[in-house]
Amino acid sequence: MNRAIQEQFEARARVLKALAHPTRLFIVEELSKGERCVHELTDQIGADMSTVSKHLSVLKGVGIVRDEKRGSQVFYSLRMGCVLDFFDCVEAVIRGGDDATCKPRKRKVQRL
Amino acid sequence: MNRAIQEQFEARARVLKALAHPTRLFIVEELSKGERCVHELTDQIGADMSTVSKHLSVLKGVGIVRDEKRGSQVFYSLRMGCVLDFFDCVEAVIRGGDDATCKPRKRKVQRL
DNA sequence: TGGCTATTTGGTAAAATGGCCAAGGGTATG
DNA sequence: CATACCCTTGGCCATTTTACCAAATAGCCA
Repeated sequence: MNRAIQEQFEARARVLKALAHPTRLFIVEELSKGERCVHELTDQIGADMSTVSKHLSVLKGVGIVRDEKRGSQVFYSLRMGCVLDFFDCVEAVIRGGDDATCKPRKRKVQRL
Repeated sequence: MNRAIQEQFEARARVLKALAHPTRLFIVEELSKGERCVHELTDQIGADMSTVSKHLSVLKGVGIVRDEKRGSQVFYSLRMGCVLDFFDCVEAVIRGGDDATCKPRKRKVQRL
């Protein structure tokens, strides 16, 4: 496998890896409803705030979320809403249905 | 976070985690062109066959691929082609473009 | 300034992951 | 039957990931 191709798959894997954690998936879903500060997310998740902060930094690292500091709080929002489209397919995989059970949700392309 | 919800995000994470590896992404892309036996994939990947076999077993474990033994060979094929849809969005994330740069590919829902 | 809230960063221990080698079980072939 | 091939599994080690605590940083307000 040639080097450039290899690098491309590694880049893809980095993005998927960033999503491949229950807490981070929860964060993505939550942010799809609107921006949230670290404190709010921490309350819902019930882990240490430092843990949540690190999860957010992983998502930010690959460009899935964006942060904005306002006052003493940092608000996170979804930058790539397209990742939400994964969920229908993922659910279909979980159900073990065939490919046809994966109906893409109607997505309005929205600037977040 | 309630227990059932928690479990749902864990299930989703298991599927994404199965995809979150360069070699496994390569396998998925390769299988999208048609079934392949372990030997063929091993040649292309250039790793030990046992390593490739384990990657295939991870993909099979979550239901993304299917295996079929014929003679002394085992042929793997893509069971959930919908995962291919992820790639456009993932590429958009890599490019760092905004959401709109993620154009869903025209996908024909095909029974594999 | 001092104290309080909000968040990130560093350290560390436990668990999970990934890769290779070796061994084992089928299957074809001579 | 013996041998060669195809594939999977188990063992082992190195690396990565994750979570918590503690400490550091930054903004707010009295």
